[in-house]
Amino acid sequence: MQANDPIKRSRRNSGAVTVRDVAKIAGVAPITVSRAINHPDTVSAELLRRVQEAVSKTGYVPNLMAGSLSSSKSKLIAAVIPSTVFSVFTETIESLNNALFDAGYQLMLGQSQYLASREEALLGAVIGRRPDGIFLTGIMPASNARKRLLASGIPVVETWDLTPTPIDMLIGFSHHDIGRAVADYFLDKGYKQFAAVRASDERADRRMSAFVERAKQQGLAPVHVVNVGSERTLTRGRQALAEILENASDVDAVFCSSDLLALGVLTEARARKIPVPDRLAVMGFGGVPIIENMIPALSTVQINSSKIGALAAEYLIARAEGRVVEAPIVDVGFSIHERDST
Amino acid sequence: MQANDPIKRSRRNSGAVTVRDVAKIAGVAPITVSRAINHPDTVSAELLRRVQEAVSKTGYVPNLMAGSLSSSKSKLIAAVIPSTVFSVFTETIESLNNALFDAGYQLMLGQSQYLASREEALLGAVIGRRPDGIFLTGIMPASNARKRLLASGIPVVETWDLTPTPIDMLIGFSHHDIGRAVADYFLDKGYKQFAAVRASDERADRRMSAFVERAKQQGLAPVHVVNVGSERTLTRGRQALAEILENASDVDAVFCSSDLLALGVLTEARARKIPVPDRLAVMGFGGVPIIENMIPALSTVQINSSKIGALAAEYLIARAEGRVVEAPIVDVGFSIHERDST
DNA sequence: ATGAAAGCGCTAACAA
DNA sequence: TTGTTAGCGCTTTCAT
Repeated sequence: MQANDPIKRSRRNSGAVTVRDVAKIAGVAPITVSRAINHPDTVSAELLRRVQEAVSKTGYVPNLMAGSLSSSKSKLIAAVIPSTVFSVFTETIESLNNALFDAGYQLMLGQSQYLASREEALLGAVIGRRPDGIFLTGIMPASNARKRLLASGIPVVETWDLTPTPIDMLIGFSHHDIGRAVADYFLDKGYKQFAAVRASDERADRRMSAFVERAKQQGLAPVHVVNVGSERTLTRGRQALAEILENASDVDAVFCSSDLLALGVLTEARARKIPVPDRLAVMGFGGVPIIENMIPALSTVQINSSKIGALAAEYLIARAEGRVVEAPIVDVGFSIHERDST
Repeated sequence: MQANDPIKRSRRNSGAVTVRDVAKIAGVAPITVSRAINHPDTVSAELLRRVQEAVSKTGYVPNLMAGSLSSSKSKLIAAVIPSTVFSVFTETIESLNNALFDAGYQLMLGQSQYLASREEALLGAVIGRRPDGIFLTGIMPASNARKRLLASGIPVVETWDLTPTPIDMLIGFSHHDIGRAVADYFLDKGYKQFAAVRASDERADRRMSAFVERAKQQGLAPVHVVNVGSERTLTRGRQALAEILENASDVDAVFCSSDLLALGVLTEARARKIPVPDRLAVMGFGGVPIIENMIPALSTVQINSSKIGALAAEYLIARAEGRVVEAPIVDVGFSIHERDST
C-alpha cells in the first residue's frame, strides 16, 4: 500500500539481494554492477566506487549459478575418485583443489567407492552441473557413461593410467610396466619365490598380471596371489601374509597393490619375527608419505601423486578458458624407491 | 535457408539439448518433460513413455544449474575442511559424501589448508553457489565470514568442536575434556612426567592447554610441549620426541595432537630402543584405522569420524528439504582406546 | 564507458 | 493430468 510499492512481482523471488537491488542503490544499470564486479577495469573509477559501496552496504553475494547459466561458464571442476580414506589419491585431490582454488575454480567431489554402478549415476549428476572440466581417476572403458561424457563436450582428463584411446586428455603411467619392473627388481635382488597381495580393482589387476607373467617368463615358480577384495586395510594385509606363509612357506618377496596392504604385511612379518628384508622382501605401491620414515621404511613404487593433480588442474583450466593444451597425453612414470624392506 | 528454419534466435544458444528439444520430439510441453523427469508419478504412463524415449534418443541431460536457479534448490552441499591428506577428516568427508549421494546431493569440497585467509575467500565462493547446506570443520569464530554465513540463511553445521554459540547446527565434542581426560588417564597409569607434541591449530591448542593445566593441577612438573607448526608429518613426530628427550629426559608420557605425530613418536622410540609403554607412553588423537593393528598398536583418543559425517548429512538434508531438525546440537563424545602404547 | 533488451534452461504458479 | 505464462539472477549482444 506504500506509494512507492514496486511493480507487483506476480510470482516468485527468493528474497536475497540481487544485482538489481545493488544497481538501484548505486544509481546505475544492473549490467554496470556486473561489469564492476567481473571486469572492474572496464568501468570508470567513480562508478566502481559507488558500486562497491552499494555491494558492501547490502552484503551482496553474486549468484554464481545464475551467472553460469547466462555465461555458460561454471568455474566448477568435477572430480570422480574411488575413495579418500588413506588412499594414494588424496594427494592428487589436494593438489588439484589447491590449484583450482588459486585460479578461482571450485571442486565438486564424487566418490565412486570402486563401484561401477555408482560411477554411472555419479556421472549423470556431474554432467548435469555443466562443470567446465571433469577429472577422472582411471580411464573410462567403452560404456554408456563414456558416450555421455564424449557427447557432453566437457573437457575431461583421465588419470592414473594410460590408454591409446583416451576420451580427451590423459595423465598417467603404465601399470603393466610397474608389475614387470617390480618382478625384475626382486629378481635382481636375488629373491626367487614371489607372492602378491592385492585388492579388487582393475588397475591393481594389471600390475599384478604383469608381475605374475614376468616371474613366469623368468622361469620362477608360480606366484602365490591373495586377493583381499574390497578390504583395503592394514589388518587384511596382515592376514594375507599369514595365508601366504601357510600355503607357500618359501615365499621370499611380496608385492602389494597398496602401501597400506604392504604395511600390514610388514607388521605381520614383525609379529612373526621374520627378518625383513633378509628372509622376506616387501614392496608397496603409491608412496604415501608416512611409510618413508617408519621402521623398517617401506620400499614402494612411487607415484608423483601431487604432480598428477597439479597438471590436471593446469590442463583443465587451460581448456576451460579456451586455450589449447599442447601435449595433453602425459606419462608421469613411476620409480621404485628402495628402502629397508627390500 | 531451409524452409523450416526456426524462429531466428537473436542471440545465444549453447547448442546442447534442452527440455524444449525433448518436448518437441515427444510432442508435449516442456513442463511435462520436466515433470516426467522429476515427478514421474504425476504424469500419465503414456506420456512418461514418450518422454523417456525422447530423452534417450537425444541423450538429454538436464541442466541442473538452470533447474536450481528456477527452483532455488541446488541439491548441492558445500564442505570446508582443512586438509584431506592422512587426516582424521577423510572419514567424515567420506561418510558425508556417501550419505549425500544416496539422497541425490552433490558435494562441493573446499580445503582451507588451516589458513584463515583462505577460509574467508572460500566462503565467498561457497555462498555464491547457493548450496542447500554448508558443512564446516570446526566452529566459526566471530568474523566477517560468520556474518555473511548468517546472512545467507543457508543451513550450516559446524563440526568437530563444541560452542555455546553455534551459527546453526553443531556436531562435535569437547577438546578441553579430552586434554583433561588424557592427563587423568596417564596419571592413573602411574606416569609422572608429561610431554605434548602438537601442530598449530586452534583445537589442538585447547586439548593441549587442558592437558597441561590438569597436570599442573595435579601437582606434576610442567609439561614439555613441542609445537611442530604446520608440519603434520611422521618425521616431525620423530624429531619431536628427540627434542623432548634432549630437554627433558625423564618424560614418561607423551600426548600427541594427531595419530600421525604419535606414530612418529612411537617410531623414534623404537629407533632408540625405548621400551613402550614401560618407559614411555604414547597417546594419539583421532583414531585413524591404520593404528589399531600396528605393532605396537597405538592408544588414541578415538573420535567417531564417520558418525559426524553421517549425522551432518542427515541434518543438512532434512533442513534442505524444509524439515525441522529436533536436536541439532550434538556432543558425540570421545573415548580413550587403550592399546599397546600406554 | 554505459545502458536496454533479450535470453541462458529450467520450474513455480496459475489455468484449463 | 497437461499446458501457458512468467520469471529465477545473471550476462551477452547490440546500441548509444
